[in-house]
Amino acid sequence: MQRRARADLSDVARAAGVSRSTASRALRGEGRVSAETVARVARVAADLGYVRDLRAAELRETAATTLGLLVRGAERSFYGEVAAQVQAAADARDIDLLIVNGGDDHDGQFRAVQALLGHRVAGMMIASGRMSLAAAEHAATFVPTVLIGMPSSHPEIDSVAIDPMLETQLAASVARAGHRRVAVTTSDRPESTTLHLRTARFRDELIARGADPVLVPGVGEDGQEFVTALRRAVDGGATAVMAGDDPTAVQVLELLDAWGMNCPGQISVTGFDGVGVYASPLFGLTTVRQPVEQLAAAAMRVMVARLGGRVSAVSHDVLPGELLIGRTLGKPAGHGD
Amino acid sequence: MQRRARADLSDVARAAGVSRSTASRALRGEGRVSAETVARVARVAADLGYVRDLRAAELRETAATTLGLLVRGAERSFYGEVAAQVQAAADARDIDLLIVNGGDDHDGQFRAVQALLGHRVAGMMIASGRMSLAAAEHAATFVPTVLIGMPSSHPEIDSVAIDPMLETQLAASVARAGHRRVAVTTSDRPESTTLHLRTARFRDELIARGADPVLVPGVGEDGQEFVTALRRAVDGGATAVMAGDDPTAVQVLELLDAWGMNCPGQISVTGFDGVGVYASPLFGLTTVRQPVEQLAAAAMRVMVARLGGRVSAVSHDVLPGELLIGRTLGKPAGHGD
DNA sequence: CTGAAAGCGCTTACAG
DNA sequence: CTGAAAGCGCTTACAG
Repeated sequence: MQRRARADLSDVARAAGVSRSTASRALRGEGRVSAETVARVARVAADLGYVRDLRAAELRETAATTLGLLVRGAERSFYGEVAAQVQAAADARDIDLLIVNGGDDHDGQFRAVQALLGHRVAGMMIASGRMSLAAAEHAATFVPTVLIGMPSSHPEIDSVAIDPMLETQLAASVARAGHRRVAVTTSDRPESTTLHLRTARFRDELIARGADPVLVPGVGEDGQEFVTALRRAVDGGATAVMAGDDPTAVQVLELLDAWGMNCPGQISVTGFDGVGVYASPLFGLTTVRQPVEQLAAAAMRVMVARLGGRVSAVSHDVLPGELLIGRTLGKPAGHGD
Repeated sequence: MQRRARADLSDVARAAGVSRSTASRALRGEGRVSAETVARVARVAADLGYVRDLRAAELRETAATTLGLLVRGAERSFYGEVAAQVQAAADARDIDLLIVNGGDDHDGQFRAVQALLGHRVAGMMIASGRMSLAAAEHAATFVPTVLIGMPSSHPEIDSVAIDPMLETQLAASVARAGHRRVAVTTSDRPESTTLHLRTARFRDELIARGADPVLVPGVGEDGQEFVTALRRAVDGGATAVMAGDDPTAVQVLELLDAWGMNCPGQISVTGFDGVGVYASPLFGLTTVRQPVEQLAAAAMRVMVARLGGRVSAVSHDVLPGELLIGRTLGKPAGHGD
């Protein structure tokens, strides 16, 4: 394809018959430039297909203006939705946003953080249930950082997440349905912060209500560990499975199906996130709907305030979510109505 | 939070007792620098928490090295998966990738393209079924551009997409099941290129097999048009609905459910994409699985070759997909076995 | 209202 | 193997 010769500011200035300083100011509507000059420069720039070099501009500007978003895995609908909503929030404020899809392991996340830092983003938003705290802290060492969707009480890093009461309420619903032995999915990976906190919340509430949680490890790994552990829990009498997120819940439903077990007839299943198709009545999944749009907007608000220097105390925003009781939660088999 | 004073190359050079030129070369393993110097500079850089300013580096370098990816909407699982896979392909080659989530309308897409151009990406990959051709051509005017997942025969822009034969085969399966009156979803938006081509493929094959396609417009819009049009098609005797993608297929399934119609008992439904949960046996959706990982890898291959100047002819890669026949496709009601 | 000069943080010939 | 200087494309005091 015939590529266009790239016009730079000097080309524009020359064609408009002004200095580079004036062209720069005219293009940005900065300083006092005559309306006539502004119009002429703008026209010439458009004619030449001039695209401002953001790298050079930000390099020279005092304050960086681009924001970075690190998402754990856009292929998971929750994170994909977060990416879309954060972008929408940025667009609404006319803020330049760069997204990087982070790796699963510590190294991958570190690389992603470094990449964003390398582009000198003014601030970083991180959405990953599996963020190694070290990587997040590394980011925060350099620029304002806000964690999205990851419950945190970090003394120095802002966060925006769903109210953990929703986790408690979901567990309470399971217990109230009469389930006593409840499988709860978990991970052996220390960096699965969100999942660990969620699992702990589920357990605490189940125990508080006299139920007996059984941990099912290995979730999210490729191996057979999870399948084996789930099977053992089910054979051991679990009548409900609380998954840490919707994709896992679906995986559980598939396994139960393969094992010829009926949900919720024999076993109940719950998820978490309630984003996109997972909230469809076709699934009838019992889950919690995360307020992704609000999370994104709040994160952007916190970031902008932080960059503006208008806040000092670390903020941990907590937003309401919605409990979705679907068909996959029933009473345990043999439980009298 | 206590932010770290940002160290630049001069700081590193000073601390290591060498010139900036040497520090730069040592850090990049470029030119001949003594092993001892390399080690010392590397250690000092790590101690200082030095992060190379990619903006400045690329500004000076002859060839840009960052690639850009524009996805239409990461909240849709197909595009989220594309983002994740392209990132994986970039990581594997140690290429810096910047992702922007594009808007739905022409202006939004144009802005997204401009943002990426502003960051002076060396090349741009675009994954959007709703890309306005003008925006893609604008990108291609400046940098090598490759379209992902969007069938194209553009004379000047590279593309990588699934073999359109899969669309034909899917329509053939519907016709072979005995359906004569078949609803096919469509859009009024001229920029929905992928959908329009797909719809046309479906129609052509249905007609070739003696069936009677009925267009159902308004898909993807917020209004009631789609719902009304679908209802009319169903009342008009359609015994199958071919949706342009899986999310639409699920929407159709939900509507049929709400109308008390059984699938596939009364009406069959097909989708397209087969990514993530949509391919789950729980849905049993009849669809086509797009080879997203291969699409991403192929796109990266084309881009790298193009940037290396090793290709001249425009390439339109076509990759095989997989037909997934699920429960949602059955014979029309009253059709004798 | 406009322009000449300096400088953001790097890399790259050019000398040595 | 190493360093001094120029320059990538911008913006920003500083003068006028």
